[in-house]
Amino acid sequence: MASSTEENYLKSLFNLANEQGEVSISDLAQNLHVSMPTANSMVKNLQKQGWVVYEKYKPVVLTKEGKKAAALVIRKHRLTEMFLVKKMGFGWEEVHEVAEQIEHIHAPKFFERMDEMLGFPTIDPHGSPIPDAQGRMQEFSYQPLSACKVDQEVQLTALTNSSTEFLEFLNGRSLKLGLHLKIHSREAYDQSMIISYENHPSETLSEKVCERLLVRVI
Amino acid sequence: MASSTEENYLKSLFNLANEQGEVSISDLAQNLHVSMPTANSMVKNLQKQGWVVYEKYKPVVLTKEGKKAAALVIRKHRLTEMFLVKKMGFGWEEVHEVAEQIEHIHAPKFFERMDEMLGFPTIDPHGSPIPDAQGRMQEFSYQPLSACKVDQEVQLTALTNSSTEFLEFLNGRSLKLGLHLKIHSREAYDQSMIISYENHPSETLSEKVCERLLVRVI
DNA sequence: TTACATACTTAGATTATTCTAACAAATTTG
DNA sequence: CAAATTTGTTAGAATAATCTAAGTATGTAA
Repeated sequence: MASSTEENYLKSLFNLANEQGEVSISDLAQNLHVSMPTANSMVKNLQKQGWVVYEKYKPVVLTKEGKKAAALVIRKHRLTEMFLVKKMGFGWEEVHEVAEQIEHIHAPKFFERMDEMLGFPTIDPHGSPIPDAQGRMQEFSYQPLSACKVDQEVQLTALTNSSTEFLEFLNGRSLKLGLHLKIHSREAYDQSMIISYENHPSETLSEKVCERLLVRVI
Repeated sequence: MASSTEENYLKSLFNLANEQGEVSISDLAQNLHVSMPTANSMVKNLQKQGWVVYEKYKPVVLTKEGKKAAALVIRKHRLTEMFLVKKMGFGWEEVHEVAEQIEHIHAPKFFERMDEMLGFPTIDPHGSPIPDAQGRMQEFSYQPLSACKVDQEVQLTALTNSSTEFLEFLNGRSLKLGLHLKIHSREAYDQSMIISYENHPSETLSEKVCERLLVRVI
């Protein structure tokens, strides 16, 4: 069974591979805030346990078992986030730190009960998919708001970043998942966009923000 | 801030002191399933941090700060047990292992919300008191069933042991907290007792069991 | 294609938590 | 009280996870 530390490495490898394709030792080290030698030796350890394949100076690749183990940790994290929001009254900006800890609890029934109580959710409070109990994660094909055209109407469905700061920024503008957004214009100079939704007739969003908002065209 | 390991030592010291008065290194080692040298060196470490006072060959004594820290861990443990039983449908025999893990989570709001959702409970599912947010734990004066007299009527209010095996034994006889028990007789030879309650007109309980059932005379 | 920068590895050390072996103090018992 | 037993300590080592320093491989760029 993976230690909490090993689970964190597996999770990072899984997420980085999804975001970027190949994962280098330095990507991994940066992502986990550890030094490269630390990441290097942990990768060797993960390889001994059959969770990754690794050759010197090559990218780190998760094995099938490694992917499943990682997905099951991510499942626990996202179920926990959903539970905290839906059943315990947390805001979506408050759940990450707690879930980072609870994801390492070894108690199948605890997470099964969360799952049941939540009605077997498929996405977490930030729109990210929750892997199933077999570690299978469905792919959604959302596009960033930044890739949309002026005059399109879209629905906000997920985020690529769930940092507290970003979520508080969104809270400040009452931006929530499910909202219908209308794109009014895009500034050619800095790629900022002016959109409207609900009681907000005109909000300007920077490119940085638009890249982090994932939408589905209606 | 105490590590999970340190928290476990504090908790053991607190519980052992309540049960037995003085706590020796070997008591502590036995309780935590570690060797005496391990307990010895951890006690020195706890002393350096101001949680215990210790002199060679003398009993280990928690300081005021140590007691508070321990009580707050126990608070997290017992709130969690109550939450699992009352809000997540766990049986009282299933909660200990999960709570042993969750008690080490650092997330004040998580436990505050549990407390609120439970209506600020003062006892856990096994009748043990839940320390308050300042680490104060009220003392109840229950007596073991084994100390009661024949023909007395008592109410089952707590347990001195919450092992899965004992709880399953109680489940098998529908023994729950709050039940009114009538004591019919005591066998002089082995101190076993015959009692009745609810739909159970006659149950024989061994001395071992009677010592673990805490009751209040009605 | 040599040279530089970046990425990676190795070596060696540190901290937390644990162990066993060996010895010492304290307590119990004949 | 002396011997035996129990309890506790010290010393030394192991493992997991981390670091810094120093050297090596890879890839880019002049």
